[in-house]
Amino acid sequence: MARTAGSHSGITGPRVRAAALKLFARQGFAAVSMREIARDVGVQVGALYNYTADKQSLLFDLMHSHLDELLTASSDDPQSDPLSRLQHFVEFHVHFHHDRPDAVFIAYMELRNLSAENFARIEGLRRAYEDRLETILKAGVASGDFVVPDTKIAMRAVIAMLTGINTWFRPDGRLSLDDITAQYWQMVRKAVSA
Amino acid sequence: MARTAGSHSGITGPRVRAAALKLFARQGFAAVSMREIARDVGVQVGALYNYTADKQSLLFDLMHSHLDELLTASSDDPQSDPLSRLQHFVEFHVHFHHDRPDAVFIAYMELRNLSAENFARIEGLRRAYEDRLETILKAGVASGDFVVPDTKIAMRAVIAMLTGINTWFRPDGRLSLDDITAQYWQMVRKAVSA
DNA sequence: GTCTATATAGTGATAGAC
DNA sequence: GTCTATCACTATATAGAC
Repeated sequence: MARTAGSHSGITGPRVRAAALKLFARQGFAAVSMREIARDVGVQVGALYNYTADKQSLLFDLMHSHLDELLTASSDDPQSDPLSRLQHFVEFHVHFHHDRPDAVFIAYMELRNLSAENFARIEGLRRAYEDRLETILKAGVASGDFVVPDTKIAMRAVIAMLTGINTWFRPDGRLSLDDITAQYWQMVRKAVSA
Repeated sequence: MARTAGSHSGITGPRVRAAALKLFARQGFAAVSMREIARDVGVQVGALYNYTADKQSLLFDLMHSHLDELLTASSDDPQSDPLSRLQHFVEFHVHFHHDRPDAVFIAYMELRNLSAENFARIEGLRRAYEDRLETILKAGVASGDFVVPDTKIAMRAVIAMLTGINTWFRPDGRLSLDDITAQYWQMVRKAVSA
């Protein structure tokens, strides 16, 4: 099992992505240099270009795989009643976002560092996710379970409210994530009810 | 009214701040160079340092005056009933933030580019604003008008929901700001009611 | 696959002339 | 108050050795 000269590991690629994720989230895309990522991984800067065409592709890949994962992980059962579907969405959203704060942060904050084409792809994926919530809200309005004048507005309000948890939640805080999720669910439920 | 040699205008200071506000919001603090700000103002880079000690002070000043203005502009009448006070807060918040999207964006996105000391000052001002909303919620809980298990959680949910409007609102969109404000107010009202 | 070395350009900030 | 010139660094990305 021969190795080429400088190959010290078969997992440099994932480590590059992990380092970039951490550093972009902590300092912002523009404030992180390729040298800094290389130092974090433990290689020289030239080696990074075996794993990414350039710095912006690295950012795009991180955002893209985050949103891919979000769409894959989220589920909805159109046969259930709208209230149960909405509760499931709320609980899923909070926990999924809680589990990957760095990716969430980057996906919201670094959109302007994408090229126009990459931006359009990311926005398309985000819209697909948001559509799932709006579909639930529409079903609830149709069935009479929910009362909202505009499902798109309500969808945005709910998403912003839930995602905002990531900006202040601390695991050693006063309330557990489950307590917080329960309170948010009650607020969402009341906000869209009659 | 003599002028010193290169003085072409008495309002360079405000123009530096306006250019920095616009560029920081559009590209991010780290991605904007002092040369770029100077070009936007129409001076050479050296001249900027007559108006700011360094780049970070410029950012801090923008955030600080934004939050100062926010605290000055917001008002609350403790004699009114909690529901009216909450409605007033919601309408004020939405309109104030709508009117200055660049400053709002910077105040949320560029916190990590502040020194520890500057960060603490900005966070203190933000907390003071948030306390005003929490005070209203507490009054409503005490009077029985509102039912929320935790006023701090509810406060954060309301702030995130309202501030989120800035991320998607477009003046040429489907709904007017007043329509949107009315819908958000109904959702907030229901979310904190019994 | 990783290294070193380098090309080319840009960075924040300052000094001193006017 | 603004200019020009400059210092000392840092940036992304690539070439070619191993």
